[in-house]
Amino acid sequence: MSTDSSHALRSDALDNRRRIIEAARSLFAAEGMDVPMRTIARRAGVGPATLYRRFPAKQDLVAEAFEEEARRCHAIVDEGLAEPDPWRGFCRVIERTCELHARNRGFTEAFLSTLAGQTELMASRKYILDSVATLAARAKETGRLRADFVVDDLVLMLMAHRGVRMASEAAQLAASRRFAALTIQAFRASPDHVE
Amino acid sequence: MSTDSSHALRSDALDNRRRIIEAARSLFAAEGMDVPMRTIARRAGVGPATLYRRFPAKQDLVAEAFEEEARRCHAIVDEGLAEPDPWRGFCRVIERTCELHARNRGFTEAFLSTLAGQTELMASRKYILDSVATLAARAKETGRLRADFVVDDLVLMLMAHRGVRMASEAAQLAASRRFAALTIQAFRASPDHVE
DNA sequence: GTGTTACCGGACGCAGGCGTCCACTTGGCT
DNA sequence: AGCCAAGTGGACGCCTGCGTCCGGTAACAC
Repeated sequence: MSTDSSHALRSDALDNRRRIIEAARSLFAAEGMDVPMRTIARRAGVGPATLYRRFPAKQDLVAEAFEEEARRCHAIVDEGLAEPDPWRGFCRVIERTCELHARNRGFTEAFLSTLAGQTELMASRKYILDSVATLAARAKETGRLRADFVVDDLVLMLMAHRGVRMASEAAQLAASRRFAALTIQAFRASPDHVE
Repeated sequence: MSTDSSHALRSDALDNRRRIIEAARSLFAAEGMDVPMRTIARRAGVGPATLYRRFPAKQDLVAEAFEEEARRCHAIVDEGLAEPDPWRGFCRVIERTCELHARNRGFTEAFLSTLAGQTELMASRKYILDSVATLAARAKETGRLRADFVVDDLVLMLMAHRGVRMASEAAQLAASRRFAALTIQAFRASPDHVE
């Protein structure tokens, strides 16, 4: 979508580019954003120079690698908004977002990082958070979402979610699900009674 | 308490040792456990060799540095147990633990790490978790703590809490407090109604 | 005061990540 | 078939963190 700058790559270069993105995608998902550039290059079967020539900053690679995840994130909130019961939609968003982030360590980091230059992801982030705000407003009207909920609470919980990291993927998913369930509990309106 | 091995240090060595622990303590608290040994040595005004001679493994340094935090953690759960209202005690434990961990990044990592050889901290951890289990059992009896709570939920939330990391210490404390409040909400027994 | 020895810290070599340069290869046009 | 610019990856130099060695210093006993 942004690679029409100048003059179209040669076929072999284009192939390498694809392999690089693929490698980056799987490594970011499994290990997080701090995998060495070298490792990505090796996995892609490519020299370091090629990687750096195509993606001078790691940022560029990140933006490209998480395009699909961003799309999926959009889909999640859109479906949440489409749900007839806003509270149920809200819950679904939390559950599915947690699962997405559980399966992709790197995406969480990228999504939460406030680093400049990530215009694409930042725009995505804004859209998603705005949508959640809308959904939350509706959910509050039903009285099921606590009135003092703010979008920052969700960000807070996403930050927190990144802290739960288990050894096996199975354990990771289970823990994430439990976390999502607890988070939903935390956001549910408590029927008056104080402390 | 464990430094009577063999023959008592010379006065200057003992002084260095103290400075090293002090440096490690403040650096661990501020930066987490991954501060380079070199940095600790520099802060303590000591050469790397001295640091390595006194604490061959970083583990040894960690154990010593967090002795006080461990004690404070004990105090927190003990006071929680002493509270007449178990649910209130339980809440206090969560609040104060979150604050302790918010002020000391390294301690969280040390407490949660399952690394072997950390017998001292592991014992502490066991004591604390057992105490929480007792407190939780009492709190459940009052019907205020949800019946399906397990100690692992608290560990999960502590892991999660480590994910919330803000730039300034003030923001960090505020976020931690909010997180603690939401966690307590999550653990509160929900009055029947499903989903 | 003096000797001994515990103790010190600068300097060393190793490992791994970084970004770049350049001699060679190869796709694609004619 | 042949040319040549686009493209490649190995090799280089830099930096940072690691753990250890060793010539020098000063604490403590006498």
